[in-house]
Amino acid sequence: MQNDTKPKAAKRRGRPRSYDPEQALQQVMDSCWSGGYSATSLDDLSMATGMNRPSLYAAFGNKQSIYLQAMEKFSTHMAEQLEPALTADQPLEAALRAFYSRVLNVYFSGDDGPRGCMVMCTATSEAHADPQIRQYLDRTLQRIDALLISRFERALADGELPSDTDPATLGKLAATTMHSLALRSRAGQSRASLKRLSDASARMLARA
Amino acid sequence: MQNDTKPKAAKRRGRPRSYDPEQALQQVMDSCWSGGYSATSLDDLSMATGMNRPSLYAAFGNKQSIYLQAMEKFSTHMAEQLEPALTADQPLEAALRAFYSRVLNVYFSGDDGPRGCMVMCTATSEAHADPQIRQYLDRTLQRIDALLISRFERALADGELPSDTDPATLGKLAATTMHSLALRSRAGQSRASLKRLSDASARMLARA
DNA sequence: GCTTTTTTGTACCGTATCGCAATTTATTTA
DNA sequence: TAAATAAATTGCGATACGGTACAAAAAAGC
Repeated sequence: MQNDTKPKAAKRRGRPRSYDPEQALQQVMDSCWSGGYSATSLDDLSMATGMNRPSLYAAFGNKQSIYLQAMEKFSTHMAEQLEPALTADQPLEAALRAFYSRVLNVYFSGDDGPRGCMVMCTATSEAHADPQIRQYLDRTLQRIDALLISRFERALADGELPSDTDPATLGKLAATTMHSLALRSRAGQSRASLKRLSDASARMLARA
Repeated sequence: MQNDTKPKAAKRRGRPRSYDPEQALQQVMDSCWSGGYSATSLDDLSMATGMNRPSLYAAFGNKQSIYLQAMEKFSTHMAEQLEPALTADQPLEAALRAFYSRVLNVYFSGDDGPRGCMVMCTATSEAHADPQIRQYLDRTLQRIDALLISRFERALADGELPSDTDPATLGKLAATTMHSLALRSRAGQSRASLKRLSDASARMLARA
């Protein structure tokens, strides 16, 4: 196998970059997560990353492409945070509680006020007019569904649920609570109230 | 009591309006519902209403004020559509199914593709940076909670639910499904799949 | 040292943005 | 008919927008 794709110090030919693409994308993500797509200008992103606009363009493409990549980074981060709660060896209700707890950790992670889910809270606005953003939103929602459905399938296989329950439906209902947490946290509702809500949801879903 | 506030033909003093404020606000609502706040310009609104910008400004104030009034119109319309389902004389589960059915009627009402909830799908994007929009979003979510909670309180009083259930929690969980319908419809998910989801939610909540 | 390659920095293009001042038009009252 | 009132229209001002052309700068290859 060939190397030099990842081992970054591969002596590139021209002038070296003065920024770290990963870190820059992180800052782009942060800006768009706070302000949304339309309200965040390329100048804002230029400020946030320290890159000038031509460099931004060269690195990530046009504004829509930048935004889509930022959402992908968010999704990856999100998946890394959430998956352990569902794969861990614990009962269904505990797993759901842990899952929602981690969800809230992300939604409340901002420096100046909770921001909810970047995808659900900012892509929705553009989703009607922009097919690509709409598609990304849909696929994200489906990814979350699948994540939760698989946990309910496991619960069913483990005898944690009556054999006539439908894991696909329960998984989507569990996602439903996550969607609400996204909106409610961005609306400014208290973390304590959202913890109570998600606990109640976990309890109800685990005893379906 | 004095008249001439509503009986619109009250011979106003100067040049008569060439537009109907109610109808104009309706068209503003429609534009913002589709495009969101930041991506909808005053020129777009001017086009949609047929009013020129100064008239828009005189009638509804600045852009934020226009948007807030459009959301209020949406909320009023929404409440009119949804309340009958909850006040009608029918069992809890049927009431919830009727409620979600009416929700979907609104979310799928657009001429070019479903748009979900105007507040949940467009205000969220601005909510982090704009305190007034955030507050409007929060109050909207709370209004929906209250609407549903009152139905669960009635169900409890009518003996439709075990006496140890908490109507406040159930109401919020019911709202949770509505939030999800808002996002999912705007993401392009099929109405049939959302009907299945909301039916499942109604069944589960009515047997809590 | 000279060329090649890649990124940076500056400056700019054409257009769109929100908001408003000034003027014109249409209607009621005196 | 003349004054008063209110809305429509025009047009502008300042700036912000996404996107790019172009030259200077910094590294590697020869």
